[in-house]
Amino acid sequence: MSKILILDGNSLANRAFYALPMLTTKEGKPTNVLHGFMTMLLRLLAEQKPDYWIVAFDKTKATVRIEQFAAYKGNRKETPDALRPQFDYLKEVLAAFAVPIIECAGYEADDLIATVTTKAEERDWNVQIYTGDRDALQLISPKTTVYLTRKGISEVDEYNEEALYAKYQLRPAQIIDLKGLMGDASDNIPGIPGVGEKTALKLLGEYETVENVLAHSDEIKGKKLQENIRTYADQARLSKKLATMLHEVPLEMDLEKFSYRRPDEAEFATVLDKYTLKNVARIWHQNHAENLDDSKEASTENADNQDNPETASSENTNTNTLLDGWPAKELNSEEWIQQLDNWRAAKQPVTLSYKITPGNPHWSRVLEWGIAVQKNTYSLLWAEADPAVKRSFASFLEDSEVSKTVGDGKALYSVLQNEEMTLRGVSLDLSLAAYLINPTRTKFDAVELVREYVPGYPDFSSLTEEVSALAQVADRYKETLEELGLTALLHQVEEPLSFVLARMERTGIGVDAEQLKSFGEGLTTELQRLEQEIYLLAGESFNLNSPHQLGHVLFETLGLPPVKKTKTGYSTDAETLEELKMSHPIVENVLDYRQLSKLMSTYVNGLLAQIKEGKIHTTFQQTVTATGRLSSTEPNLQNIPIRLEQGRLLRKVFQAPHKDWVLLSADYSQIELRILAHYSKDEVLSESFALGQDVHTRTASEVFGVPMEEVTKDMRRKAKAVNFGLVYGLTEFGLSRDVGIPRKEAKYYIEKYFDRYSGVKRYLAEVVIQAKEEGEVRTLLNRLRRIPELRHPNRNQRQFGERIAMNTPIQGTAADIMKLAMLGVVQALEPFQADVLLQVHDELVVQVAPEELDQVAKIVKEEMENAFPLSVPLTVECKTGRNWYEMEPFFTDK
DNA sequence: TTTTTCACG
DNA sequence: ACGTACGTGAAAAAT
Repeated sequence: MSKILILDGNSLANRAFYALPMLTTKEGKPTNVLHGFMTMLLRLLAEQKPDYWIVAFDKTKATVRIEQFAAYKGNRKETPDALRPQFDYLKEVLAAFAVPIIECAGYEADDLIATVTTKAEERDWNVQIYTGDRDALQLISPKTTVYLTRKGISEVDEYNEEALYAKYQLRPAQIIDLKGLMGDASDNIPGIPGVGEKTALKLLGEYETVENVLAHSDEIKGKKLQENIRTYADQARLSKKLATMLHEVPLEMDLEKFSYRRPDEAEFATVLDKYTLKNVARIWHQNHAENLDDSKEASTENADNQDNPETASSENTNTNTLLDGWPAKELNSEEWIQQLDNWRAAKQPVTLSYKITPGNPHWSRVLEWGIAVQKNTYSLLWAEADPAVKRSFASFLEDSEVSKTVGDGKALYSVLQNEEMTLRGVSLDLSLAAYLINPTRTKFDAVELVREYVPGYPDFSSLTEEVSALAQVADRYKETLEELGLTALLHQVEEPLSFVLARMERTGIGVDAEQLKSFGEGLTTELQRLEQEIYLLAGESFNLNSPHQLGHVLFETLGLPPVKKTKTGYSTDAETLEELKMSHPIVENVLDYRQLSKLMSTYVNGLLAQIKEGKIHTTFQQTVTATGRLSSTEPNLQNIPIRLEQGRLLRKVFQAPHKDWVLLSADYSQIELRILAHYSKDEVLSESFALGQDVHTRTASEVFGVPMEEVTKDMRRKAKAVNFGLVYGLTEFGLSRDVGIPRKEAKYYIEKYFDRYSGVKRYLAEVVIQAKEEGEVRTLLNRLRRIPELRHPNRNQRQFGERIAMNTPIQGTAADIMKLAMLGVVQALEPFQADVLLQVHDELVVQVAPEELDQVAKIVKEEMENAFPLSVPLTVECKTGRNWYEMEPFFTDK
């Protein structure tokens, strides 16, 4: 059976353009699309060895569809200047490479692709379509597979009928129904208002087609939804039609012209040179180096290309990225015990996976273990396992001599604590590895971890398949970590910290439920009073919690002047309301109501729901933030009120979980500005810290040109705002808004600041330049964050990238230092009656037996201050009290 | 699910 | 002319 590859030229070129950095020839011609497209093309050639191939392009004339619907693609953006000429360059390169292209005035690439697919299927060929456009999924059939690009173009997801069904529960023909219902903003296909992907899939799951959904609109639940479906029925039918690819483009095409031909070397070399596509040339030559010297290729190939005609591609040096199937062995109880003993004796490295009861791992139980050892896998059903096997397995897990690769060590350790077991010897935590490699990724489940290195959707039908896949990608993670210089950070900081965090979570923090309830009762009374007052002043009652309804009352009924708009209507946030305070007495009441209702819903009710046996156990997320900070969820204990007194009172309910122990809080003073001083080596800023001055007062003194004794409160307030802004990537707008001063004045302060702190100015400029060159920034511990925004065609995005470049090394280094400090503190406190309970970015909360407070405070302070020496001193302030509200300064003597 | 708002460092 | 300070998580409404 012959194989044809169909590439969507426009879609892939667009993807390549936005995915890759701006590359140019020495004359300045943009070439990033050429690089991206040709690299992909050569890879497909080597891996797929097509018999036929074709690249389809749109022709820029009016298309047939515009006649159907005037707005179609109406809001599509103008092609960027750097992209437009590359289409012609690309066609030139393709011609030199003997790759056939098709285009047809009045039709889109989509329609050409559909037409070629139909003809190829008639000949019983195998069809592979490569595009970034999900519309193409409608072409899937037993003979046709669609490959969608994923983040950039270097990786694709394979969709056949099964994969499509697994992901969307749709048949290929239903893709157009999906578009008909949900529309497509990028093509200005309207669909039905209020129907997004979720709703559309639900409807199609029940009614199969657009027509059938419309016919049964009276059965559909949801008043608004039903109404919209009726109102926009015609629009849905039209949208479906627009999404349908045309299979009958009136174009003579002889499929034989699409056959693969080896290019003329000289012609190809000339054009590669013309556009300085060195990398493409290198790949070409590498793939076509004589196969004499590649002796390392010995993979268990299961591809079905026996009847491949002679193609130009020889065996390439790529390693096979497909997963090997490792056998799953069955063991009885005796064999398990024996096997576990053997592995321990041989110190055999293993990969572990597990299935647990659903929900928060804090309370979950283990259902099954999956273990991979030396290309074999084993499954252990935990509930029905023999007690002797369980004991043996527990010893195996806690044997630190046995190296373990795991998907998520913290969650595993958490669950194990429910089983009275522990975990030692974790030598690779794949989630943490993946996080360090890309701290902005969001998914860390096994499928996603494997997918990083295995194209397509790995589909694990058993735990043993999952664990074998994890084991097989582990080495790839190690290589990448090495390449990026992240190995030490992983093994010396993140992995050990994960166990510290798991223990903190398990210890929990004490919360007095009764006190919290009575606090809530007080709030309820006050909230009811405010609510009545507001309705009286408004002359009507409404849902005060609805920004929409509140906006209506304030700006329509009462006629207050609108200040700011959101994309859906009037803005009613605190900043807006502050400005309106003078206009109407209702505004102040609304502000008070907002503040109290926040306390009531998020804190009183939210926390009450989380109390278990007098304690709250948060989850610290270690793979969430882009900068390396931790985050805290279910509940978030890193945003307990403190700034306003009414909220701060809430802290009274937090106490040491251990009876009669007290809380100790230790927080870094100005850690981010100290890091800025360290990085910038600025003389004034460094001196300020070396002398132990109040840094905001010193800044005010410099900016306003007065001695420190003459700095007023207002000057200090403004200088403090400048210092805050610096860390975020100072802007005039931000400073003026925060301090409530005109832009002009903000600009003046910034200029003055940079006059006096020229080292800071130089550093911030340099960090941006370097970030632009390298596309990434690093922290002091080498933590990495890539900043693709710096190369984004949109200027706002680029400026956002610049602020990230200024902020991340600072915020991230602060996070690094705190993590090191936590490891030091926990280790140093081992002999004491004390536990670390919480981390709030620059603060640690510890519980301690009162008689050991002196010693413990001293240790915590010293460990934190000396966690990582900077060119300026780090200082830590300790406070102590019976709860998190009544904290009094605590001085340790040296 | 998305939007708005607001709590923290 | 536009849309801006950096990093988070949760609740409620509207869809």
